[in-house]
Amino acid sequence: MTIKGKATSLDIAHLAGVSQPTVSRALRGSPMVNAETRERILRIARELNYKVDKNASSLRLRNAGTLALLFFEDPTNDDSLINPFFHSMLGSITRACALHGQDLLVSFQQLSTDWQADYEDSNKADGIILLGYGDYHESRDRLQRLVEQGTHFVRWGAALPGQPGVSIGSDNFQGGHDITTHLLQQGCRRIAFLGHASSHYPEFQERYRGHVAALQEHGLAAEAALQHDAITTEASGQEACQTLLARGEPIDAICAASDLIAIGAMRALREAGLRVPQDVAVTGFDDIPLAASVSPALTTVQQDTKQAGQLLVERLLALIGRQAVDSQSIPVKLVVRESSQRG
Amino acid sequence: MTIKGKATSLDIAHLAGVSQPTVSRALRGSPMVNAETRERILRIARELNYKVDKNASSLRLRNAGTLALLFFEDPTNDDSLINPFFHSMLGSITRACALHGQDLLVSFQQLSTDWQADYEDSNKADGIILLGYGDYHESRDRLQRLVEQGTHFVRWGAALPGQPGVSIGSDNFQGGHDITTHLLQQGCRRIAFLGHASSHYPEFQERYRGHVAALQEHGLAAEAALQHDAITTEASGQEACQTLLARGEPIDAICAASDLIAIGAMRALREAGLRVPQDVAVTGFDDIPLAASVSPALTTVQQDTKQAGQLLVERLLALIGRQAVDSQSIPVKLVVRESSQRG
DNA sequence: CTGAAAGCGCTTACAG
DNA sequence: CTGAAAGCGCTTACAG
Repeated sequence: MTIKGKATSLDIAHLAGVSQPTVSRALRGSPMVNAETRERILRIARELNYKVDKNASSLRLRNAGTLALLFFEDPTNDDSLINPFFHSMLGSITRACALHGQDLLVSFQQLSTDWQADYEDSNKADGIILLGYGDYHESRDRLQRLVEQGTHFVRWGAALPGQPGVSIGSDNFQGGHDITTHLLQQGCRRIAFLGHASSHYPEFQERYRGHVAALQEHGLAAEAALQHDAITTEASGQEACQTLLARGEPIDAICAASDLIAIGAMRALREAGLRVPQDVAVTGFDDIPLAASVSPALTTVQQDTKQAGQLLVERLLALIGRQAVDSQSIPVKLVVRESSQRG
Repeated sequence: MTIKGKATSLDIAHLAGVSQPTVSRALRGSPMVNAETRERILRIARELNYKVDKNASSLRLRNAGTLALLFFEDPTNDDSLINPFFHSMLGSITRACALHGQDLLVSFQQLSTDWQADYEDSNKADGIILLGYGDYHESRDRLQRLVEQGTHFVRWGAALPGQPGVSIGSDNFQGGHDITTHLLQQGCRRIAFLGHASSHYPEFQERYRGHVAALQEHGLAAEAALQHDAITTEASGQEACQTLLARGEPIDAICAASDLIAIGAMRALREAGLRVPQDVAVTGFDDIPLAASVSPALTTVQQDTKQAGQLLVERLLALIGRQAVDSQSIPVKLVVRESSQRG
């Protein structure tokens, strides 16, 4: 009680009349400690509000009980808000960490600069979760380097064969397929796809491939003129849609690669005096909270962020535990709302 | 290179032909190391991808270079999303931490359970940032305990006299005052206030006090029938508005204590066949991203999250550095959009 | 300018 | 069941 500063296990040892290692054993629940002694030690520890020094114990155990979340943004993204989808991922990752008794270090990165991925090198974290879309080609080398360095990491994103490391991602192909099929069932035939469709953005590319597959199943061919690049921001979606309309290409639906793109596109349609869904049906991807609030409410593909967070954390912990771990894709769910429902 | 596992400062010492302390001095930029020796050491460290072990150095320095963000939610809140306002705070806090070379531990808490505030006790963090609204009376005792334990912490929220610890918050009184004045200038006279107005929710209470002050300046008295409790969710705002309408109280404006409440209220108004702003003007508070996207766009009070994050981090670091630190309130800005503009 | 020594607080073989 | 000893990797007075 009269100890200055924080109590240590040695302080407790003195008060309990035992050696310091015995205190350590008692606190860690070792079975080879006399029950009475243990009780006495635990009581004193509680009275002193003693907490094991994590620096000392991590140093000794070579294990931090901490994971790091590296969130990186595309530098082409405007400074505004982060994709709300990732907020929901952050929430589920935090909860999954708590469930597994892990603490979570969070860091926002710029893709442009070198990733500050040395949390593990400095033993501050046992592994890293990578979150954020960007140019995949740019990040691939870095991922490769992480693998070579033996860094433990999992990333959120398309799980494609031959990728460096472990990826957890939604079944983007299925999502693109299902939502396009839905549009076709609504009678749409001139469906524009807004979003990058190159290997630089594998998630979007997979959604586009699913889109094309669905078209083909209905005997339709994908037209290059109906695909227009966009990144995941409202501004980009709005601009892409304006360009599309300016080209005069006749369309009856927009299949956007993300909800933010879709919402930007709806704004452009409104400005052009077109009604959603009567003149043009619109769909998104992600099911961010905004999707349900927007008017008309947005039909979209829901990603299972809860399962995603759990899988990311569990696989990372398995990796840290030296188990073999595979990439995995997570099923998605079509959510039909007003923006796609025609007569 | 042929060293198994991670390189240590001792490995570098061997390779550089110096003692381990010299390596430590060189890496920390001590001026009393020969320039050539320093260069050699730094080169070798780089080649080995050496990173100082933070557990060892924190243990020795008694300083973790890490802050913890405790985010707590009101248990009465539905499981849905977190108040988007806090996402923006999270972003600015993360950036401020990076700026000050601090790592950030993030943890979501339930108000109901005991705060897991022992990051500092375990020396994992040097101080704590508390973020989240809840019943202030419930948290007050816990804050008091933190102060008694000598925990370094700052909290986001109303900065009121006599509070335990340091608080950084918006000037809620001014915000409530300004937005009400704006409504009055638009000709509104029957203004309902949606949000708690008790000392259990000091931020809302301050907004309400500002609201009342503005009314009085215009020779109007606050009417109890025009205030209705609500917490910061759309659902709560919608319900509060429905109740209000059901009571048949004539109103020409709703001054909501937060954007989410306002958005819920707008939904209730729409369902009741009332037009915003023609029949009822609506205002919010926070300026979350949704506020600008919603239709009609929401007039609101913008909180300066960027400055807030900076202040929270800077004051906490000052506190850790044993400086005297005061609470502070941050100016807010009225943002006029469509939802309040009458003819 | 540099090295030998001590110590941060813990955990775990190793003896008893 | 318990203690004495060693060591995790670093930083910093203390000598030189």
